[in-house]
Amino acid sequence: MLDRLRNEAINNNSNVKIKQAIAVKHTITRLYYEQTLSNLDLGRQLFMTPPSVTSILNSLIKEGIVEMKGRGYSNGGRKPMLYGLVPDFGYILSIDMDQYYTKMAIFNMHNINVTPIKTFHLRLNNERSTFDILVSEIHSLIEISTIDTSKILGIGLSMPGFVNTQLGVNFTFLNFGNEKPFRTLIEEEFGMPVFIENDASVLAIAENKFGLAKGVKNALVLKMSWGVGLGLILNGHLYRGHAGLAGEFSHIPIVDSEIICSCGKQGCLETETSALVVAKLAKEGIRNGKISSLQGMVNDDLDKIEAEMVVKAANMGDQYSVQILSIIGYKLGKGIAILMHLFNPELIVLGGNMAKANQFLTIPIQQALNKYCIPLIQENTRIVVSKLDENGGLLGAVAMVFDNIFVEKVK
Amino acid sequence: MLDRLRNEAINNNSNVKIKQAIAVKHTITRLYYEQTLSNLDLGRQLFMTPPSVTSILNSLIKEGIVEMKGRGYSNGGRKPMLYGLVPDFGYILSIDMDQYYTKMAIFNMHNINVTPIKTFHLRLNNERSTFDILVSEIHSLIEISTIDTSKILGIGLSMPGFVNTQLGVNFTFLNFGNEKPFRTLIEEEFGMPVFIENDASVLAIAENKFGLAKGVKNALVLKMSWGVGLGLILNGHLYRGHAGLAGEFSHIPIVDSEIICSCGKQGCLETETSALVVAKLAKEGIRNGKISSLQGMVNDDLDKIEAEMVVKAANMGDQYSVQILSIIGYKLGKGIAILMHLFNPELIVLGGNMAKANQFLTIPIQQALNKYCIPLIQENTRIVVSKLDENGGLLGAVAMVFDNIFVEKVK
DNA sequence: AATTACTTTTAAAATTATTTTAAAAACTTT
DNA sequence: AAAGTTTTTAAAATAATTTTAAAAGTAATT
Repeated sequence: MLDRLRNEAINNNSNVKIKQAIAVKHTITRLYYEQTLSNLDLGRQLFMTPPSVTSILNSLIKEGIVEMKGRGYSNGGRKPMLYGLVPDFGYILSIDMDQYYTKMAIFNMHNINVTPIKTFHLRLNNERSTFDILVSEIHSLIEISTIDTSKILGIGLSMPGFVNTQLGVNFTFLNFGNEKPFRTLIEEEFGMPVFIENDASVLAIAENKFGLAKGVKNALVLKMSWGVGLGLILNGHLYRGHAGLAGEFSHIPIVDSEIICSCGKQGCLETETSALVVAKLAKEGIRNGKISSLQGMVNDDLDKIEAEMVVKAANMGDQYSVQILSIIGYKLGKGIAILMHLFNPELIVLGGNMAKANQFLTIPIQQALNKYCIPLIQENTRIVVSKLDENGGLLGAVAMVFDNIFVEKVK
Repeated sequence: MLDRLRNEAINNNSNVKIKQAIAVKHTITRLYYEQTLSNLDLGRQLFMTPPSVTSILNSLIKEGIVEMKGRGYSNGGRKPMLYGLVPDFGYILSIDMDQYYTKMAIFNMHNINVTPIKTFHLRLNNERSTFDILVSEIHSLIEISTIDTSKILGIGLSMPGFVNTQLGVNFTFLNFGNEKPFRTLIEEEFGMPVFIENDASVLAIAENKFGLAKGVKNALVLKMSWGVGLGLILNGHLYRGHAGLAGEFSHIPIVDSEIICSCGKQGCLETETSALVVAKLAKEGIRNGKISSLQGMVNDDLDKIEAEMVVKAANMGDQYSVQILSIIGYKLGKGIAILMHLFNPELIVLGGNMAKANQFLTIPIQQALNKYCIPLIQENTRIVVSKLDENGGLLGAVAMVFDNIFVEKVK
């Protein structure tokens, strides 16, 4: 069964078998996302009668994929039997990379990590040695987990950069010329399906499945860290665009300045709103005589100032830090106004490590929206700060793998 | 059958009946969009075996919905029987409104108008009398068509303004306070389903079904006329946003100027790129001494200059008009660069009456993209000028009604 | 504590739908 | 004209789903 699902060999089978396979996948998916469901619950969701659901559940129980989870609530009548996934019928290996650090862990079908979350320094670039380190770290993670490779459903990789999920290529990082796509290299190394996705998109998946945007049809998720990434949930699905490059919010040309962006262009939003800019503004300001508790935090070695410190200082009452965040927030708000006019989302989730600035960003953002947004559009959109912790990316990558195997395939 | 489809009373029926109904709708939809298909073609598209398709087709033939259309091509073997919709099994009444003129006609199931296309002056506003005129014009159209009301599947309305399709409300026009939504008023008047949609979205549907964006998964359609409307086809479907307000490209804040936009804000793209601005620039320039053949076209009565004349003059070689369009195009291009970064579309279609400016707009747009767009994104997007004629809106509204009845319901 | 009413679950029968099989029909190519 | 293809249909076989009815389990009521 597992092999069948993993290799997806439903090729020249009959239509009926395809439909049955779909029903089975639906069942597993519902149980994965809602933990436990009764026979009737499943029937309602999948348009099946109780006997049909029973037959699917029984075969899944026989195969060790589903188990009974005790009885649920009833308001007068027999209590329904609840069914759930057997937590270790399969595992997903999740990897969350940023420019400097990589995190990874193996998760079971209850979304619980069965290995510790392993973090290590890894500078993302296009060198083969970086790839080799990544591979050996994955190998060692699998080894210490003592999980049989055949039980790992797939590997999910969240990465910054221009990622084309379908091709399995990251054009920005770990791109070694014209040979096989990055994803294929990993797939051949480990003999299991691999899915890569842009980090902001993964965060959007995480919010849409487990966070504040759970079940929301149209949501934008901003990942505010080195740059500003944008993940899009539109019509209930992740939106990737034609070549997987949608959501390049960081580089929309809306700034009137001479600064050249890392992408080579002028006028990118990123030149005025990223974490790098926060740190830069703080350094410059203090050098020009501004008073701030940041000085003390770095023992007057201003080069050590980082954006996260500014956020921390603001949260501790440092007025100059508040002021910097306010400037950044207002500029970001102007960018968000553009997003709201184009996407008219129900919800915007602010995520990434800069989101800890909370009201120091949200208030100036709202001020900018008051100025730049058509009221009718503004009224229809809520802006919230993510409640997912720093492992949101890992969770999102897990869900991404699950969806690729059980819901809708990209590749 | 028709009544069943129109009233969609598939409520407490069994799952099997629902699935059958879906197969029937799918069949009708494929025949609608592809004119004729063989038994095997349909089977391939709908995952059904020949006997299953036969039984559906036979019942549809018996009900007068489908008919045989002769035999198709075969490269060695029996020629397949082609099936198509009976053109007059149902009709759709389509209305395309802009700020000043309204067009309407009744179309059969082959997308051919069975009445002449009727155009009349109607200034869009929020007065009840405007509504009354619209209603009486629809009545008279139905009357001269001599079509039985029960054979009209529905009415499709394309309108400028902030349209919420689900609620059936246009917040900008024909909005009479707190009573019933506009759509309901029309529905009650004519006793048939009514669907309203923003004009740019309708144009996007038209391009996606019949135009250059046919079958394209991710396409943006710009309607360049009084303002600049944006219709979005994302993941193969029209994207409306949470409250139906997505695509407000006209009012994104990216301009540094003091001009107050019609929406009340400053800095809207519309203040620098709409047809109104084209006319304004032309008038101002000529008053300040620019030489142009436009002067002759209006007998020196500069107030009569309209954007369409500038386009015409440019097409006839007038250098000043070319220059104006070039300025507008470049600014529009900067806005399009933003769209490309956010949506990463496969295709951008330039439509609306200003699209006749063709290369006078596309060349400066490309210049702007060269400057403002990340090459990787630019490489993946084609920009083309619409080939639909001035009745594209009517066609789009027809397809919108069809899709609402046979494919996916919005309301 | 027993009864009633209600919900969930299962098993068997009945129904219905789909696929398979095989043959016939229609056509092209050799 | 014969051989080979493709489409189409009809009948038989198979498989799935629903219906029906009964059983099991629980809460509320008497």
